[in-house]
Amino acid sequence: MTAFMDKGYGKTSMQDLKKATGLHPGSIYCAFENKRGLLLAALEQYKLDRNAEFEGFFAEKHPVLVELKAYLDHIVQECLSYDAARACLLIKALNEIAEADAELQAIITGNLANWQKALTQVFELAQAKGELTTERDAEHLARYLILGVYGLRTFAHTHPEGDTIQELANQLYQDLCR
Amino acid sequence: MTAFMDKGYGKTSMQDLKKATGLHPGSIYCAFENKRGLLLAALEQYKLDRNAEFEGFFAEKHPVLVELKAYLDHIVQECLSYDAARACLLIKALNEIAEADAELQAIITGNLANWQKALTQVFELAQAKGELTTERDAEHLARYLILGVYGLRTFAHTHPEGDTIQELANQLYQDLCR
DNA sequence: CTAATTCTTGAATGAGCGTTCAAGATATTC
DNA sequence: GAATATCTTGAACGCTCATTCAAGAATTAG
Repeated sequence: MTAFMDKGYGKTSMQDLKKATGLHPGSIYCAFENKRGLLLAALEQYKLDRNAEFEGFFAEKHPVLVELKAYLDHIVQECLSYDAARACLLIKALNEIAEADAELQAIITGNLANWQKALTQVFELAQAKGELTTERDAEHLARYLILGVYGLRTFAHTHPEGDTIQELANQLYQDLCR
Repeated sequence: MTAFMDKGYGKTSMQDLKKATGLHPGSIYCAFENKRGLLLAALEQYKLDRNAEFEGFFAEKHPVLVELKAYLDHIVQECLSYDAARACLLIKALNEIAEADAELQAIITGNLANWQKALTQVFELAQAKGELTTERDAEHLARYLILGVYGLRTFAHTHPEGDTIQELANQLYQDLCR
C-alpha cells in the first residue's frame, strides 16, 4: 500500500513490491493473481485504515465541529509530513489509471462516495445538535469540504514551506462553519 | 501537449508522440533531445496558451469580479467538457514526475507561482476599485481560489454527472467575494 | 521412514519501451 | 550538373518490465 502511495502504480516495479511485501514474484502471483490484484488489495486495506481513522475522529466525544476541526488539522499535518510525492492512494490511482480501467474507477469513486456520505452525516449531526445552521444542506457542505481537502492535498505538492496549508485549512473551516 | 494531457507523461509512448507530432523518432530526438525535452516544450506551450487565455478574461472590460466569475465558470466548463482523464498539464506532470526531477519541479511550481501572482493582482485591483473589502488580503484570496480550482479539477474526475461542479464553483465564488 | 502433496523460489520469457544511427532522400552550393 | 551538406527515415539495440513455471524445499499422510 505504501509502495503504491509513494511511487504510484505504474512506477512501482515488481522488484519494489518484492521488497515491500517480502514475497517472491511467484508467491505474489499465487496470492494476488497479478500486479493489479495487489493494487486492489492495497485499496481495500486503505479503505479499512481510513474508515478506522475516521471513526476515531468522529467518536462524539466532543462537539461535532471541534472534532471536524481536529480532523482537518490532521489532514494538514498529513500534507506537511509526507515526503512530497506521497498522496492519497485513491486520488493517485484515480488520476493514474481510472480512465483505462472501469472496474477500478468504480471501486475508487465508490470509496470516495462513502467518504462523502460519512461527512454528510457528520454535518447533519452538527445541525441536529444546533452547532450549525440548516441554511446550507449537509450534503452541500460535505462536498465543499471534500473539494477543500482535494485542494489542500494538491496545494501541498507545490508548497512544502511555511504554514500556508494550515491557513488555507483554517479559512476552509471558517467558510464551512460560518 | 494534448497527448501528455490525455495520457500523462509515462503512458505516452514514442509511438503516440509520433502520431501526435507527425515526426519520426529521429526527428523528435533531433529537435527536442529526448522525450523529456518534448515535455518541456509542451509545458512552455501550455504556459503561453494559459497566459493568453488569462489575459483574455481579465482585460478590464467589465467589473473585476464579473470577469472573475466568468473565469471560474470557464474552468467549470473545462472540467465538464474534458474526457474524464484530461487534466491541467501542470498538475498532471507535478503528480507524476516532480518528485524525481528537480528541474521539472522548479519549472512547474514556477508557473503555478506566476498564476498565483497574477490572481493576486486581480484581487488587488478589485480591492482598489472598491469591489471587494480589504479585510482579507489579496494574496490570501488568490491562494484560496487556487485551492478551489485544484479541488474542482480533482472532484470533476470523480463525478461526471449533474451540476455539482458548477454549484461548488458558485459556493467558492461566494466565499471569496463575501 | 517413505511417499505424496503443497508451498516457495528465482531464473527465463517475451513484449514494449526510449533511444540511436547509418543509409537514403532532399536541398544547397559552386 | 556534380559535389557537398543537411534533413528524414525507420529498423535495430539494450534495457526494464510483468509474468510464468519447472525445480527444489517443506510439510503432511500413511
